[in-house]
Amino acid sequence: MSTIPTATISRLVTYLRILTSLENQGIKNTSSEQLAEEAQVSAFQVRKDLAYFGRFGTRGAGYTVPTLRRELRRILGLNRPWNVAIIGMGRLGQAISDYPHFEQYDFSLKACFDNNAKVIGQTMSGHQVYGMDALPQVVKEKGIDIGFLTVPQAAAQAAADALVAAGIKGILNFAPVVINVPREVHVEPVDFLAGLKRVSFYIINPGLKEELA
Amino acid sequence: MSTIPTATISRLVTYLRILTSLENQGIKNTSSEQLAEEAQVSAFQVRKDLAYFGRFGTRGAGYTVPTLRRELRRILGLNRPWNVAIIGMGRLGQAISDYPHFEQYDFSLKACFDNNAKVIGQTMSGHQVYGMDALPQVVKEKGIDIGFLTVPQAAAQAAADALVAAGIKGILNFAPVVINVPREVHVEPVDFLAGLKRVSFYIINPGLKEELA
DNA sequence: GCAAAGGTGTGAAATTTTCCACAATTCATT
DNA sequence: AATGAATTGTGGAAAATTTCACACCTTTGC
Ligand SMILES: NC(=O)c1ccc[n+]([C@@H]2O[C@H](COP(=O)([O-])OP(=O)(O)OC[C@H]3O[C@@H](n4cnc5c(N)ncnc54)[C@H](O)[C@@H]3O)[C@@H](O)[C@H]2O)c1
Ligand SMILES: NC(=O)c1ccc[n+]([C@@H]2O[C@H](COP(=O)([O-])OP(=O)(O)OC[C@H]3O[C@@H](n4cnc5c(N)ncnc54)[C@H](O)[C@@H]3O)[C@@H](O)[C@H]2O)c1
Repeated sequence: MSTIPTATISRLVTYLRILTSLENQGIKNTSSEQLAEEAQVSAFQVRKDLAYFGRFGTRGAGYTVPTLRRELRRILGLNRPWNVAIIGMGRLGQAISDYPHFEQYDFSLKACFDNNAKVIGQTMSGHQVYGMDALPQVVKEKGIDIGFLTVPQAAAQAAADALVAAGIKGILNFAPVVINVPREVHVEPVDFLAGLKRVSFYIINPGLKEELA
Repeated sequence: MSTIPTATISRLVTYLRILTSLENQGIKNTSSEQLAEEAQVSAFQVRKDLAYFGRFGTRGAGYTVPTLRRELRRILGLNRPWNVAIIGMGRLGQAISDYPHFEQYDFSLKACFDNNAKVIGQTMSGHQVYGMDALPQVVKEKGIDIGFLTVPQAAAQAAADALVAAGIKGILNFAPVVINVPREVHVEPVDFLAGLKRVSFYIINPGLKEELA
């Protein structure tokens, strides 16, 4: 249990999504084989990924969809409420604040921040926009855990510093830049420009595509 | 040279971004040490990543910023024009079509598609919206290489199939689902909900954070 | 022109991650 | 109750990736 591959965590998220879809279809049982096929990995991989956290199936029988789903939610910490805030209410920040699927799990958008006087105080998608100076207090009062960083690249590090100082625990970084934070804060990049460039590379290097059964 | 780690490609994108920033600051020379620090990896890693593709530095002296930048652009295929299309002109599709930084490299948005009669024929951010039935012809006529998939999860596989049938070479998949495409088409997921769930996991498991010098 | 300092490129070791074979267990059928 | 088919959990092999040490080159200072 000392160390778990990052890729395993990404795959657990995928398995959970598949289980949710199976549950919505009323399917009660599944197998590593079925999960593997839908997640496009090997069945060995599915079982190994789960084995990092315990035993969730029955030999010979497979997995029970609701049970495994509940376990994965617990493992990923999705069985508890998370309060999030958006920093940077430009185009992307607004699009995200409008996005309904948040509450699917227990994420709730609790506050929006910007440093532009023109938007501070306005209401966007039902949320009042705070100035950056209110960040420490609002984060504390509303118990905000996670920040969505949707400011321009040039402002990203400063805004991240402010989030860290306010005591935030995790950051979803949409800005195309590597930000520097203390060890105890977890940053997940969500970088579509980087993805676009990787697509470019793999198109001109078709030989380097990973194999798949 | 037979196989290059996926992570290496992601890091090359980061190095390129750093080099661009250094060039904008008028800095002419750099080192694996400096790139490593800004990219938050080890200097060994930087040199090994570059070594997959050739020798770009001078021993004892380091790297010349414009030279290495040019080489990385070439390696990543960013020294040529790419034509892209957006499939799904909802909130996210519109936000992206508005985004100016595309043309920074040679990506140009050539067409937008949707299957909703209410938006087909409209102009959004200066682009006419086509129906999905026009996809094969438009992709061919405009030489579209890459598709941004911004349709709802439930429509993602069908839309991806249509893109593949039209002869697209790469897909940036913004929908929170694993899509199935033939080997020769490269898909990059851009999945902020997955990122959010990973943040959740790492917040409740602070011991599992990767080390860094 | 020599020595010292700085810094790349790379083969090999170490580590991490994936792959696999198979023992163990369950379920269905007779 | 016994047999056969199905499917998990896991130790260890294999493969992939990262880390490292160091030979080798360049520049600077004296
Ligand atoms: N628009 C897109 O489609 C898109 C897609 C992916 C990623 N991104 C990235 O997301 C980020 C935001 O993009 P955008 O298009 O929404 O930009 P935008 O310019 O529309 O919005 C940025 C917002 O951040 C605010 N801001 C600037 N500095 C700030 C600071 N120091 N503190 C707080 N707020 C600050 C601005 O007032 C503005 O409201 C950029 O880094 C961009 O690269 C954008
Ligand atoms: N809105 C966000 O902030 C956000 C952020 C990240 C990811 N996403 C993901 O991006 C996708 C789109 O999100 P959105 O919020 O823009 O949704 P949306 O409902 O606003 O837009 C979806 C668009 O796709 C079109 N569409 C539906 N089926 C189609 C089909 N078969 N072919 C072509 N077009 C079709 C619809 O007409 C609509 O215009 C979703 O998968 C969502 O999960 C959204």
